[in-house]
Amino acid sequence: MANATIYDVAGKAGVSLATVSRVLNNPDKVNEATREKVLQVIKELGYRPNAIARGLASRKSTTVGVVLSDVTRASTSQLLGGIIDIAKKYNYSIKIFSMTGEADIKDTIKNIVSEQVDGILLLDDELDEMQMEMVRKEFEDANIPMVLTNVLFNNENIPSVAVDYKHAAYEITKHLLERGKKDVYLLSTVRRYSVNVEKEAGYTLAMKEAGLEPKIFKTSGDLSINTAHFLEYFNTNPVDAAIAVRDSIAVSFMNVIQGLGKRVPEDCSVVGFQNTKYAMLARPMLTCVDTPVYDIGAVAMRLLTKIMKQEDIDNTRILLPYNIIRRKSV
Amino acid sequence: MANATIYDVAGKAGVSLATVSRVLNNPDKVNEATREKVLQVIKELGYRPNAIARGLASRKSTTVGVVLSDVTRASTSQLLGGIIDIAKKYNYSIKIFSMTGEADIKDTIKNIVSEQVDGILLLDDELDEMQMEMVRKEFEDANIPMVLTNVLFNNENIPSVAVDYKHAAYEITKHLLERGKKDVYLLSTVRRYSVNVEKEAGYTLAMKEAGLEPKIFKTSGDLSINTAHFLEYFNTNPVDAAIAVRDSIAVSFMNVIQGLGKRVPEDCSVVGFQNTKYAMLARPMLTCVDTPVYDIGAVAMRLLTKIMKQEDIDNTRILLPYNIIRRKSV
DNA sequence: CTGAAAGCGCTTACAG
DNA sequence: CTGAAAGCGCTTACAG
Repeated sequence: MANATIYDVAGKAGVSLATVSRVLNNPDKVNEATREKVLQVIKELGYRPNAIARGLASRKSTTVGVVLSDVTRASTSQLLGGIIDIAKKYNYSIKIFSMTGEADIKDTIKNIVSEQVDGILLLDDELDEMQMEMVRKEFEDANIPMVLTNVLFNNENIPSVAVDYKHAAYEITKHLLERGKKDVYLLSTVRRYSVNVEKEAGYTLAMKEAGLEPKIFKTSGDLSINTAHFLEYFNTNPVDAAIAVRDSIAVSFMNVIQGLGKRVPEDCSVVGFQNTKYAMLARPMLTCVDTPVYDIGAVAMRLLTKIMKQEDIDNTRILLPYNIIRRKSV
Repeated sequence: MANATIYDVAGKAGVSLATVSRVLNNPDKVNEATREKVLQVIKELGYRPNAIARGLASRKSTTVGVVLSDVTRASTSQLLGGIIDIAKKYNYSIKIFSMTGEADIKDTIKNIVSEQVDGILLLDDELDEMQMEMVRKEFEDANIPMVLTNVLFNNENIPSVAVDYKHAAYEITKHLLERGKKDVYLLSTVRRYSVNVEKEAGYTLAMKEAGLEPKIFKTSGDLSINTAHFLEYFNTNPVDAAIAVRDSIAVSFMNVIQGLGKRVPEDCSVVGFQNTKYAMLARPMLTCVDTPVYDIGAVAMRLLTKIMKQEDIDNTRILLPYNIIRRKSV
């Protein structure tokens, strides 16, 4: 059984296809009796408008493009969770596009544009300033609105939703310093993620204010690599507190340090970021900055719907509140 | 700058739009000189065919629908990773659809059908047999091929890619039994996931073969809930081995049992499933069944491309090999 | 309030 | 090898 088209509905209801289209898109512009009849036929036939045809005719696909670099990261899937839920609520479809480091960015974007999405949620946090600027320009030229989703970029004109990572790192660093910690490390990533750049800035500020030299240890997100890396370095270098840019890195560090015979938190405090299951599953349970990643996705999607509908928006640069969860590792 | 259309290209190249379309879709059917010229203009104009218009005219959207229940699960995001990579390779777009428990399944599927995807990857593992049958029928009626992706369903006609979870559970249970364990539990989920039903079957078989009563403990995937649940039950009931259907549940159990003063593995062995970061981050490190979840996604996507292109396929029911990783918890 | 007609940007037989 | 024309299934001014 092939799917019913708008012609089938129009024929069976004894009206023109324009009328069927109207009951779907501008129901109040059609007489109630006709509307009822058409609705009835639609139901009988199980008719659903072909989204592609509708998209072509109306020049709106009701589809949002989500651009990401790595779905398997805990933060990405949380963001997606929020995006999917809100998109469903507002009847938007979502298409996934992955940016792979090697590929030509311009080419990738041209491809996304050709897919006719109505808006873009940019989750790819690994682009540098120049690349970000290119992305911005391409979508602007194509007239496709974009909101940065848990991505920081120094351009006030681009709508974005994130957390004030700089301040969070600053606050947690100060907190450790006030407890008398001296050898406070920031465990960050070798790869450049804009959110981590912010954390580094906040940490650095707090350290400098205290007259201490910032010690940023950059390592891999890969467990076996960072384990070896930590083991080698912290075997000889003193450390009495560490803030990791991700929970999993914090737990990995904690395991290493404990293997080296140090007690957590007595000899060394450990703090993570995001408040994932890793934090709860670790022993001792990890103190961390709880960042509302799911909400960031949800709010970003909501913001994008407003922009696409050209609604008035008071603030297009949203920072969601974070929360420091005190557990046993500090 | 509005995007160039096929008319712009045709005009500038001095050919008809049919010819432009041909150089894009059947390049060998057009004379080399004309082809070169058209290609040149396409490049100059940065022309990309409008995917929506192409979809309508050709009745192929080159888009695959991924149907899932919860993106934030580690297995879902791994599957997605494999799917996205292979989809990109074969130039398919992917659209995400979430099935929420409450909503009308038929309605959800009608909606997916109206979105004109060329194929479906079903990742939603929480449907019961009746619901699965309904899903199958709806997509069949709409003539949209579907492949079950890490979902088990007792119908040989539906293409699927998974792991032999039943055998894996059987094997690991036997392994524990051979080591003299008596009170061997399976830690499963209250919610019904088809993959877990398989694990329960394999475990049960091994226990019965050994003349032992199967002990399946069903709990929540939520950490705080299962922790309390474990604590209450295992405080009084003997256990010397536990196999959890997920790594995170295994680690949660391990934490509880250790909190109760038992040593792992001396007093109680613990085994997980999937080999996620949770397993590596746990202390002791978790022994588990390594299931190639990323590969399941990749292979399923590849299989679907073959089906969509009507290629010959020798096997549409693929079971990928698993691997038991021995670490310190057994 | 309703219908006839043009058009969205492509693909695809059909002629030549 | 190439072009004119119909058609994919809708939406949207324009009349009436």
